[in-house]
Amino acid sequence: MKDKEKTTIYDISKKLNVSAATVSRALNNSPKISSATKDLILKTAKEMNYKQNRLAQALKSGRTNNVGVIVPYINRNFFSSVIRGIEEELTPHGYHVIICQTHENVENEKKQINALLDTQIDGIFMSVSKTTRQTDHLQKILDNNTPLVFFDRKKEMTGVSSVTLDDFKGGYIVTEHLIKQGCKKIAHFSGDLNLEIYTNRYEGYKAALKDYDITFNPDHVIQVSSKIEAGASAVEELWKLDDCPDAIFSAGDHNALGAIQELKRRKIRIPEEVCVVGFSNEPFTKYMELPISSVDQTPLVMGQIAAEVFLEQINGKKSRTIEKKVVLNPELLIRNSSDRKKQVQKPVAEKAKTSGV
Amino acid sequence: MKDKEKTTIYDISKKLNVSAATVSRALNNSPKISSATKDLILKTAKEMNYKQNRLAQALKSGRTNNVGVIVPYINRNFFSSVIRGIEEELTPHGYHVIICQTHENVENEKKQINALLDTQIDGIFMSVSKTTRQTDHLQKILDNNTPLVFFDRKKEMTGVSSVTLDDFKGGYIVTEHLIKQGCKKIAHFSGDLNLEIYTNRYEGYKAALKDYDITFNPDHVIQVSSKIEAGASAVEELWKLDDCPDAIFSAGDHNALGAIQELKRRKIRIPEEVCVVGFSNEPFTKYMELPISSVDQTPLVMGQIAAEVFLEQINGKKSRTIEKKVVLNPELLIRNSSDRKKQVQKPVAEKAKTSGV
DNA sequence: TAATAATCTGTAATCGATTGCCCAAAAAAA
DNA sequence: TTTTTTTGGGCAATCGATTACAGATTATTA
Repeated sequence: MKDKEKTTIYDISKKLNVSAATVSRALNNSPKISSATKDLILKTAKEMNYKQNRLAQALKSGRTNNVGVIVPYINRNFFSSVIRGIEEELTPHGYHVIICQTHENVENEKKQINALLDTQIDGIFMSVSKTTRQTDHLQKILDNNTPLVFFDRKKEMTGVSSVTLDDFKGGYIVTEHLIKQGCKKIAHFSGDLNLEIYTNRYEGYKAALKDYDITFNPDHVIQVSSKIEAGASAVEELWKLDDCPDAIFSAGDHNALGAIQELKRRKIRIPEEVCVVGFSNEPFTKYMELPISSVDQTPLVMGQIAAEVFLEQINGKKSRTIEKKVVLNPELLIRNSSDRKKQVQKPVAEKAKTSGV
Repeated sequence: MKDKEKTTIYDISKKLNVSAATVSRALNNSPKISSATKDLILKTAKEMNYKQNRLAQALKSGRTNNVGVIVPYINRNFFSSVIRGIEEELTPHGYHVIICQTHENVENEKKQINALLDTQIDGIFMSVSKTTRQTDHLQKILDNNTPLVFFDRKKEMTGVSSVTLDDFKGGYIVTEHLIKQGCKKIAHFSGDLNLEIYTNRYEGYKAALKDYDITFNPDHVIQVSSKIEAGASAVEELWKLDDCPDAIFSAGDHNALGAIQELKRRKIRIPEEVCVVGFSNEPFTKYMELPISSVDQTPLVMGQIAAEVFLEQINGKKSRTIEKKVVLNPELLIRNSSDRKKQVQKPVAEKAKTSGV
């Protein structure tokens, strides 16, 4: 077992007195090789513990069978779940996934893209960072003839497929749910409006208010970072107003958590006085003593579909650029933080909606 | 920008009427090339938008600049943080990280290893799965002359470096802490004892009991899976005993959470009647209404050190096998779930011990 | 039996970059 | 001026696998 030297097709060809071409063909199960020699070669290859050199193959074919995934953070349940979805779908096809994080910083995003492009990746999946405005660096990917698929956070670019959530609908159903709980003064914590996902959630919220004839109050909309503390201070701010909200729809779970902590500190009862709903269905929302309602984004499915879209693109006619926009359905998980009706009953064991853990 | 064809050193050599060798040398800043031609070539390369082909390079050098990381799950804060640590350390050295998950299944582990080995990785970082007993498949990595570094969960193998936590100490300090809170009947939820980390935590627990003259009660030790529910049912089981515990040291945070939920359901006050401490410092432990004490494993540092160990190994004498065992210090974060003294005061803002989020 | 078709297998170029070895030309020394 | 040394750069092999094209057998058909 101490054979440092890997066996190559040449070693096999020498041993069997055939040409390397024959060996290569046999290993690739070419119909041009008689089954007799094929068997012999396969057998010898196994004996000699032959492993094909993917590099040589890649060099010849121009394909590496590696794809890159670029996300803001890897240790966010949502993103790691999407990645898992991509992997599950792509691994059976022989692909490996290289993961990069931007930490929400465009400069990192550029670096990562360059690094991936020169490692000769076969495709890139990405969720753009908050600070991404220009798309020049993204265009470079396309100029390089590398397929690009956006998921969740996208930019408008021709020729790029995307898999996203219907965030408008997400915002709408949350708001509608809150209205049906009897809430009339619904505040909204929005994320960075540079990102479509947040503008869409915001628009959904406004649309629902309008449909139910509730006056939109701009004072009740606060733009927050995705930190827990930001949720708490947003509550402080809101409760300085003459007209305090009776519900909070937060575009992120962490803010919702911070808000709840602050509300509790102020002895405000949830959901009796104020209902709270988050977004993303991060695992902790379910674990809390007061479980937090949230919108599930089916990250696993999002990843799988992104992978499928990529495969289609790879296998399709190379000449034509087909772009495909898949929009997934959000699912509102109503938990105690916003469920006034259920309060009397003992909480029912929730059906596991695994998007992680 | 629509040049499908990537420019190669040959393109440059043709344009400048020099040989490809010269171009290659110039690009690699070889001293054999005059600075005049070097400048010219560099300039032309930039103009022609030359990108070196990593595959060709890799084929020639036998190195891919890719490393693999194998973990049970990617969407566990602990693991994703370790990965982040590895990346941060390795990216500046030009490496890319390929991530694989085993879902705690040896068979997947074997597949992933094979896949990585035949993509010609330069090294493998791994945390073995619960179900890994034999080490044959791991030995294959070494036979393949690929550096292997264990982190957190390791197997005893000669020639393999590892970066782990001092789990014995972790178990000890938790137990000691509980004893100092006045607890005398400390239960222990252990993980799969096939893994060293859990036996070590267990041993640390027993050692502390012994040092403080507390009789070890085997009935108070329960082996649980890492699910939340497992923590709850363990409590049920323990509270059937005549002699109920007054503290729980859980080897995992999820079980600790489950235990707390069940204790609350039984109206048992925490920490007054029962203290609870978890292990891993998962983000949610800090967020809970009743924050859970836990042991931080400094995953980011663990990843960085693992990467350093790898780099040393790569750059060292290839002939000698040096194995290095780094053991990190656990840090107990005392929170309300086990802090009887602090109960009267207002909780002090905790210093951010970022291991994620 | 001869001609044609079908079936295997080999030759050599190719994918880009690297590098040991050799050879000019220029500079330095004699 | 001649010899030696230095400097700068080219040639060609190499990393391993793939594949178009050609050539050699064997089988089939006329």
